[in-house]
Amino acid sequence: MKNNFKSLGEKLRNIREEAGLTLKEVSKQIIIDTSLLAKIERNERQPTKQIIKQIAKYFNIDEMELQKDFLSDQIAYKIIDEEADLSILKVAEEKVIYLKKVNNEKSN
Amino acid sequence: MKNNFKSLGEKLRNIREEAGLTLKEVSKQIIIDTSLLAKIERNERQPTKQIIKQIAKYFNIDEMELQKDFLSDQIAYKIIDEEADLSILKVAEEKVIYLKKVNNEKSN
DNA sequence: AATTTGTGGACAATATTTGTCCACAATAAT
DNA sequence: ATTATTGTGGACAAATATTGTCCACAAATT
Repeated sequence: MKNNFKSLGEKLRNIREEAGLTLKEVSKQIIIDTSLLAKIERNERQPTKQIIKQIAKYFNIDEMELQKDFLSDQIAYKIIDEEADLSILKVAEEKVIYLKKVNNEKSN
Repeated sequence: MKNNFKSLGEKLRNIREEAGLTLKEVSKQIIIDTSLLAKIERNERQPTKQIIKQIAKYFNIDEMELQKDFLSDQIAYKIIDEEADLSILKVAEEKVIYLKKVNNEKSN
């Protein structure tokens, strides 16, 4: 069970620590405030796509995977914030399928 | 298969039309701009919680259910906008479970 | 003890989203 | 056919939410 971290922030922190780097060192390279990077690692700020890109590049990891982690994080936090039931996700899934179908039909 | 509409806007529009009311009539009662209500029904604007509340009250429908529809809509549109895979939802689910567990442990 | 590393909060800067206004198109009523 | 009603769409203002910065401080390391 390697690299199976449960939130984007935790994952990023782990990657950095594995590399034996400090917040200061990384933030300097990525050209963001040290405090901001710290907040991102603590899930207190959401990274922008640009920041994700830079992090992926810097650590030489797959950008798409990170972007996906980012998105699933956002959804997870939304559910938690709203104190919503997990069944919401199933409903959302059905809506995606429906809305995509409707859109396809429109563009034909 | 009754009232099984696929987006919040469509649902709201249907409810209104079933009641034989115009945008103007409803928006006047709910005290929002007619154009805004129209946009909400076309999923071009997201209703606020307050608006959902007023709509639920006005049409005498369950507010919680509407709020849930709202949330699942938001998630669905996020997936579509980002052109993400549906598998993201499964990942999000796992994160919710994990994050809740972690939070519980913290508060003990 | 001094330096480094990370945290936390207040607030400024920026971005996103809602909500308004108005002109217009489509439909229905006279 | 003309007029009135109903809904649409876009530009923009207003409000809200989010990121990002600065700085003081706490915790850990040297």
